[in-house]
Amino acid sequence: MPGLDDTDHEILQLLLEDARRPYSDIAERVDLSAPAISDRVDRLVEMGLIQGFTVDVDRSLLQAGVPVLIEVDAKPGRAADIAASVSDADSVERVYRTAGGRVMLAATVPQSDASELLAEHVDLGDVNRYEVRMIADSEWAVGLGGAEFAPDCAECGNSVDEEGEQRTLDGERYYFCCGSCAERFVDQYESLKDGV
Amino acid sequence: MPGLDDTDHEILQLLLEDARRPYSDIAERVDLSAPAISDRVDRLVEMGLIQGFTVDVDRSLLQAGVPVLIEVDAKPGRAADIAASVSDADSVERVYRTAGGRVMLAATVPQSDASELLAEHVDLGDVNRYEVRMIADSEWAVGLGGAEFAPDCAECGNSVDEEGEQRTLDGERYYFCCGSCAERFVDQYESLKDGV
DNA sequence: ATTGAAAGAATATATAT
DNA sequence: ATATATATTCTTTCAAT
Repeated sequence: MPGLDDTDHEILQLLLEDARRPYSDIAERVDLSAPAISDRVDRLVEMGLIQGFTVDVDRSLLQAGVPVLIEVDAKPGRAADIAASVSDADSVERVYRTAGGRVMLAATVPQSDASELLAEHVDLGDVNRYEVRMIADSEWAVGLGGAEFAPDCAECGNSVDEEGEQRTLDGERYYFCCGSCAERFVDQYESLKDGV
Repeated sequence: MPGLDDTDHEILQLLLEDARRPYSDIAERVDLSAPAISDRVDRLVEMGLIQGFTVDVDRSLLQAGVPVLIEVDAKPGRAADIAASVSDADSVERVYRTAGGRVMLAATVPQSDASELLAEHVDLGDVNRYEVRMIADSEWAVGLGGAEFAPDCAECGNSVDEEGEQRTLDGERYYFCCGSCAERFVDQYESLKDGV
């Protein structure tokens, strides 16, 4: 199990601040060569820590309206469907599905008309109740702190330490707390796949 | 007031998918030259539509624990402070402050112990009540849809159309629905600044 | 917005620590 | 295993149109 050293943290932090920063610039700041940065970034992507490079779009400029947080209390078993269908809406920026059958959306809706957004994208028969609140302010963390690389075991959910293992299945990387969890997971994964 | 054409939309969409994609690659896809892409991206940044280039970090791999949504019901007037102080916590990924004195956090906390996170970063005397819910699934929109560039007037809040105006104050760009709103805003801005 | 030239950055390979 | 130096390739930027 590869951990993260201080340099990895610095690289991550620098990329969080500006993902188009040249590797040579990063290299200089962390006292390494550009190829070394390239290798490390590749590794961070491989590890699944960097999920992608993206652009921070101010959606409030794109969609006339006010930013709101909508909390949807779904009927039993309907939350996943609601989360999936609502995320197709152009005005929806982020979707969280939580335990207890609730779905929280951050969206920008015209003159605080959230009901229309829901009516268009979800079956209101699936909804018990919903609540809309205007967002006054939102921000996202650009800091990482001294966080450790600490994935959860894909099989049992325990945290993975130095003795952990990893497997790559269909391009996705999975982490495990021990060899037996890894094997159990892989077996299950493959039998599921054979079934298809 | 400059609008967005289809090409701008495509560029934005391509950058959302991969912000490190070379401009030459984008150029090919939208049938333009690389320098043209560079100019347009610069304009999108100037407009404030692109707020920055960043990296999508899987924080659940960095912080041992489970992802949760924490809803904090703040005492009157304390929400802004809570939002500010809590966003310093390493485990907090996103903070929304909504009308009605509530703060919603997306965070990753060790063995669903959210109270510790709050206790460490906010004065619990400021809090009426809070609720923690495990996040089962979360995703963010990578699509833009056919959204129009539709900023709200910085002065009156109405939507800004073709006849709108824009001013740049201390490097920040502001949009207005009409000239008088722009003037009022600038006057107020400057008198506030003089006061300091 | 394009072209073409020049500067600059990323990667592959071989090599050294 | 991990970093480096160099060479090659690919990108971006700048000027002129």
